[in-house]
Amino acid sequence: MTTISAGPGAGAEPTGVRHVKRPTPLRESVYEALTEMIIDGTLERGRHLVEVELAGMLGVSRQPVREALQRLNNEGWVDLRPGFGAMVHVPAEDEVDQLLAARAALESESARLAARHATKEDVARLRELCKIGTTYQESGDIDGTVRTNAELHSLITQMSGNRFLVDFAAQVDRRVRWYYTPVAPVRGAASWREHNRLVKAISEGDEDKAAQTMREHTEHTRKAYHDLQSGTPSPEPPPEEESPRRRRRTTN
Amino acid sequence: MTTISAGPGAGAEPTGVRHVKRPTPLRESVYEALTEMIIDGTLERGRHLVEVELAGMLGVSRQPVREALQRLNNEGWVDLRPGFGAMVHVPAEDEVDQLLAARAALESESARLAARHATKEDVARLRELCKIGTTYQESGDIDGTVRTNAELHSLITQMSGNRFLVDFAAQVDRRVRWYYTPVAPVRGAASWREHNRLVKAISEGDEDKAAQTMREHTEHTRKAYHDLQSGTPSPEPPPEEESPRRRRRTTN
DNA sequence: ACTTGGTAGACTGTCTACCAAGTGCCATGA
DNA sequence: TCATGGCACTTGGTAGACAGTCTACCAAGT
Repeated sequence: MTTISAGPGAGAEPTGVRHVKRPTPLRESVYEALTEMIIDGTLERGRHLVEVELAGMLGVSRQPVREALQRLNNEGWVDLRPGFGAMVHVPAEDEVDQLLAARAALESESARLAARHATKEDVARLRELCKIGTTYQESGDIDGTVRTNAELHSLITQMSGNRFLVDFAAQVDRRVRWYYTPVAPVRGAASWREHNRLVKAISEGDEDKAAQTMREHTEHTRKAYHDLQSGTPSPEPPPEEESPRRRRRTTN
Repeated sequence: MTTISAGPGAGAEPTGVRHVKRPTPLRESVYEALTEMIIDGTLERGRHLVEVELAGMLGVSRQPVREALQRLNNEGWVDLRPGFGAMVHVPAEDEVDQLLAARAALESESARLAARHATKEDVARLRELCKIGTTYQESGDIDGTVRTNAELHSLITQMSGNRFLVDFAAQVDRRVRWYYTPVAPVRGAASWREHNRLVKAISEGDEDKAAQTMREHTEHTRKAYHDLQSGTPSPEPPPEEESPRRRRRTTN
């Protein structure tokens, strides 16, 4: 997230300058709460969000809610219509494609830099995450799988040491996590085999291979999503934005 | 001093939905005003921004200022410290490097997609910008050069057709424009020769070449910045980063 | 001289109340 | 059936208040 490490001076202290517990602003908590509610489907796509309603729901006043909504708007989670309110964003047809294309660029570069800077501990942690993810995947725990997937990607970007890549990729990944859940079971095992190859490339410090593997990995994900949506004759008719109340979210 | 004017957006809207006279929210105008003031140095790096002060300065109330400041914080223009306020961000030593590395990834991919989707009109506009930029550069108009440079890069990302790349690259480019100005005169002519090669690759639809050229271009910029900072004893007296322990604040 | 403790001022974070203007919806009427 | 007018709702923005916190400064103690 936003880093406060000032120290423009020559000698920034890399060793633990651990700041003690700083009380989080309410708007931050509201922001977190809302994204979580959007991701887990509590706030369905297209739903009209009213400030006072959310404020009451969360036990705060309008102000923090407004500020959180504006941030959500800036990051594309909701669409703010002046004078009417916020609607939970409804992803466009090609949006996932674009999102994953952006992710490919960001994370491929991250993987390259991660391979360049990887430490022993990093690699160990990567291997651990791969193992955990594979276990989740085999046991059919979709939620755990998606979460671990996000953690793995997040760690790799952090290993790049580039705060901009970290920030952007974090935003993208969070969005992907939102859209991606229905795809996860389809990708399944293949995804984690690719993760393993990726980690191997990073551990060997092979930058090109890491970047390439990450790009292919994301590309496969993109294709999987595409196939799922067009290819599979799923009995699901295109969501005609009708009666969002009809049925509850299927569990996937 | 500076007053918010509901001024005409400098943004060119090529074609499409023309929203009839949508009065821009104040927070938006405030945001624009503040970024501009940060870029042109009216608000110096490290300066403490006080909400009521800015509010008075811009002729609005605290709320729009707060909202603008929070957005500026999210995008890295200022650092918001809880309970204290906002300080204009002071770029760290390695920050420009990281910024340009991120730009390389984003714009290289954009250039690839731009080459894929380029239309005749796009290419014509690109050529025009190259010409304008070169003219500015030769006439020594730094500000115009930097602005045209930004426009060219912006157009290329827009040609990618990927809204995420557009968004991220826009953020990065604006930051680059902030840091970059002192570098512009050094890069000079070489930069625009590279632009020409880049446009050529795009016009030929050569994706790989476009991506590669863009990457090298950004890389050269990065190197130029680096050299300028370490090698050349620039006539710029370093802001010294003197600790404010002694004196509170200069007059103003 | 150096640390400790206290004090005062400044600023943010949040809440409340209020008003103007814009938006969507619905009933009315042709 | 379809346009019109009106109404309720929601945001955008303003003002004021208050607690908590951060900073600087000063005084007393060691």
